[in-house]
Amino acid sequence: MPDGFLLNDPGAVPDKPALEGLEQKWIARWDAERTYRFDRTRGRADVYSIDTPPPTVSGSLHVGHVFSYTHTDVIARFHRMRGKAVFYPMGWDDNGLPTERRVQNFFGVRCDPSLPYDAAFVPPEKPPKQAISVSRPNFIELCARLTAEDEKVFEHLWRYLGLSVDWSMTYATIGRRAQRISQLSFLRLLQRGIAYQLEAPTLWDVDFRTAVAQAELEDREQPGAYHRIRFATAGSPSSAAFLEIDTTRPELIPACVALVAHPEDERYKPLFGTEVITPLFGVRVPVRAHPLADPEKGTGVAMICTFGDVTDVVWWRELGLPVRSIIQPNGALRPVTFGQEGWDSADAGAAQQHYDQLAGLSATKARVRIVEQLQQSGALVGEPRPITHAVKFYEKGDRPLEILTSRQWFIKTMDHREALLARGRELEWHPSYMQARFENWVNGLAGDWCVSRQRFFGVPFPLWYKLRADGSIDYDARLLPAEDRLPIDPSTDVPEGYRPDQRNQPGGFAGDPDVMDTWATSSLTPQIAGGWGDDQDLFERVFPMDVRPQAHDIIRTWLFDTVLRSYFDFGTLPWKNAAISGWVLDPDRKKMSKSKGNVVTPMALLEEHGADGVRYWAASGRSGTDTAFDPGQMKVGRRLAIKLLNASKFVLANRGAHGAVTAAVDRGLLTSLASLVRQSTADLEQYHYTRVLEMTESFFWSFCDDYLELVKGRRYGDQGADLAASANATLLTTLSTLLRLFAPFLPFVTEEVWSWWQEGSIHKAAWPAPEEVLAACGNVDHPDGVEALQFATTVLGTIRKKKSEEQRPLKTPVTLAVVRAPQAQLALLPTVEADLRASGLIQQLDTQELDVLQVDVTLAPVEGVAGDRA
RNA sequence: GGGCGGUUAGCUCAGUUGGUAGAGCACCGGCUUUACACGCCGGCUGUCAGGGGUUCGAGUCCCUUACCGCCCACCA
Repeated sequence: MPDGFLLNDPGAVPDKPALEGLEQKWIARWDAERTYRFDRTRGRADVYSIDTPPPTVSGSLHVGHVFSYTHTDVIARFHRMRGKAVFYPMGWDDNGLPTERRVQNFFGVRCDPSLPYDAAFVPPEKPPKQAISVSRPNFIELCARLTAEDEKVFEHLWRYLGLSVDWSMTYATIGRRAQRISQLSFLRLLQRGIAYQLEAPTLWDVDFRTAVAQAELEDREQPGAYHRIRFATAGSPSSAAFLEIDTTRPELIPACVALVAHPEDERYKPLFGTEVITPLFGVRVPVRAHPLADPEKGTGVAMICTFGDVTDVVWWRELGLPVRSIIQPNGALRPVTFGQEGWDSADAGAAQQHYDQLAGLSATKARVRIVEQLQQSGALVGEPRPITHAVKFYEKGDRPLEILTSRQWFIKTMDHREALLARGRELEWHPSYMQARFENWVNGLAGDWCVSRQRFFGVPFPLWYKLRADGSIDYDARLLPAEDRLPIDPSTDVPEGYRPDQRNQPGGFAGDPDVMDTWATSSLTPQIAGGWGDDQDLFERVFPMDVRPQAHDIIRTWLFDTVLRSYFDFGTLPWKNAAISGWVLDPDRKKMSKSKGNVVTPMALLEEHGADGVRYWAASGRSGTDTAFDPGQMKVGRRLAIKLLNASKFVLANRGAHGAVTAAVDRGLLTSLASLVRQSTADLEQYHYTRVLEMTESFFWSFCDDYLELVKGRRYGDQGADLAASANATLLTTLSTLLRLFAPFLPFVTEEVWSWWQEGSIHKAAWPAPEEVLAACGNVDHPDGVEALQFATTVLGTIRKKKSEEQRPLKTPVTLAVVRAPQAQLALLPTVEADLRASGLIQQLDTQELDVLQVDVTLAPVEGVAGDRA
């Protein structure tokens, strides 16, 4: 075995080591030497594969990204050193609304899917006031162009942070492979009946003009008002017969299809089956019973509209009510003609007059207008009572969601609830309690997953429909492409057996106009990164993956959807582990976010504190735990890195020969070190990286302050060559081991020091093993050595304390030290006495037996003129 | 309303199966000690959120209350 401790070049240890410039130096070297390149000759058992979260490139990276990606990198580096081929790709999430919106503003364009592709299109220098309409392929080209620039910036930051990603393996969620896999998976789900199309009430964002999914909802507290509205009882000539309801959405009265009360509500029991007449519009609607109606709420009677909220949908479906919809996709009330089928009115003229004042208005404006009308007609009882209530929004939207009936694609989830819960239990969650989030979500699923979006920048649904002779679309006559044609864009590609000129012609075909929800693609990241279908060899080496790292807020979306898709595509979990990271909180304990203006640029942080310093802070945040943004910790990390440089320099420069480890304190140090290695390895395997950093740091600090001070003299030969060699061997073994334990956390400084005396990258060096640490002291633990080291440290500490209390320099000689201790400890004294005398500058050392350790220290008298000191 | 976390020194947080409360930062005092003043030595700091229980013994286990955060549900 070659001597692993020899300096390659004795001049390689710098006189004044510094952190400055280490990032640039090692980024370039790692890139040139392909240090993190995935070795695809290795089989699945030798691979550690990571389903990296693709960051949204149209946003900007913030300190939260730096935080969680560091966690993943620590784990990746650990497994690489353990000998695994680490599959660590990087994806870019450039699919979806954020990118689409940014491209529209940046280039001043708007997507019109009906336009043909224009290969010669060049966007103007400056975005024009009037947006230019472009085809979907042109629009997607612009998206790709803009995101390519963003991706460069992101990659630069990631490299600077030291992520050990294989940069030859990147993917984009709008990339060709992602499109192909999304479409392929969809077509197979379609064939199995798991994907289906349905015309149904759907959550709808009126600004984006698209359907959205349950998983993308969020509640926001909004001001609103209860309006008490009077409905006349139909068929009762008595003008006293009224029914009153409370509503926050009076503008939906024209969309009212029934009133509802609880079946056991005695007040309304007699009215079930009767009819009432809507105010202003004179439409007869039934009074029905349903258990979801809450007698405690409002008057106990609710107005059912198509559709005011999700409860309306339930009532509408379960009571078999008609549709009377008034909200258009853009959120404005559509024109309606009263007196026609479905809009019968007791007084069509008056109804029309009222409604015409509402048509074309947004829901908010219509509400103001109809309240005036209701007041004038006397149907409004009292004044509106202002309240604050939670309203559902699309998480990226600005106006409350509406519910519109539309044709959408769905993926079945409800039928598979039990299987999905079982998958969630198979997955190893870090921390384990995060599994509850998954269970909660699956148990709370209210409907199948709506995956179609009426947007442009996304993966198109890969199919067409036949047109009937009258030009209408026959949705049941689907034209599916062959799998080997994928990806396709049905807005420009033509189905087999058709000519381009048959598009949108009677008897011809029409492309499906929708794109997939961004999660419908993101949920396939293991397949996309692994090359499912077009690099099957790679896929089989990496799938199912080892870990999915991600934040807890997207368990219901990304994690759940990925589990779902993998279950459908392969009948297996997509990964063994889910490592859930927390958020970065600002000092006010709020989640850091752009809108709050408290985001610090990651690049500025990296430049100020160094990548290792920032990583040190990040690595101090446990899995799943939100962590305070704390530049102080970054400073501590930076100091640790500097200390590593200096301590390493001391150990490596001017050292003598090394040999067998014979001294008790040396054996004690190595014994503790071996124990540290055992514990660290076990912890990292369980994703407990935080504790490893803490323990290693604590060991290192005491190594520097106690052990190093204790053996300095011996190491220089005070006690002869053999004991110097023992010290040197211990120092080198410890340094080598500590550097490797630190390497996943502080990749730059450890690599720098490693390069002073070792071949190759530390990041490909073997993770330390206890046997290796103990090799120079007989391959066994030395508990007596541990005690000797602790004993010596305590004695030395007492001497330091005395000097500190006396405000004397540490180099003050101790004229007499009396060590009182139990016999067992005193027996250790001879093994440490020489080190103690040298490090404590002890001139005379006496002992005395006592049941507890106690040291009396007498310092040399103060030199200089007597009386100078009080 | 349901679920999941949390509450330990001024701040940020550790605290493995119950066994004398810890670290770092901050603060105070001291020290040029030829690896490091980007350093070193030392000091100060606590009703472990409140209450109850189990136990010889509880920061740790059980019950309960309060507060903070997050997830989900409700939304007439």
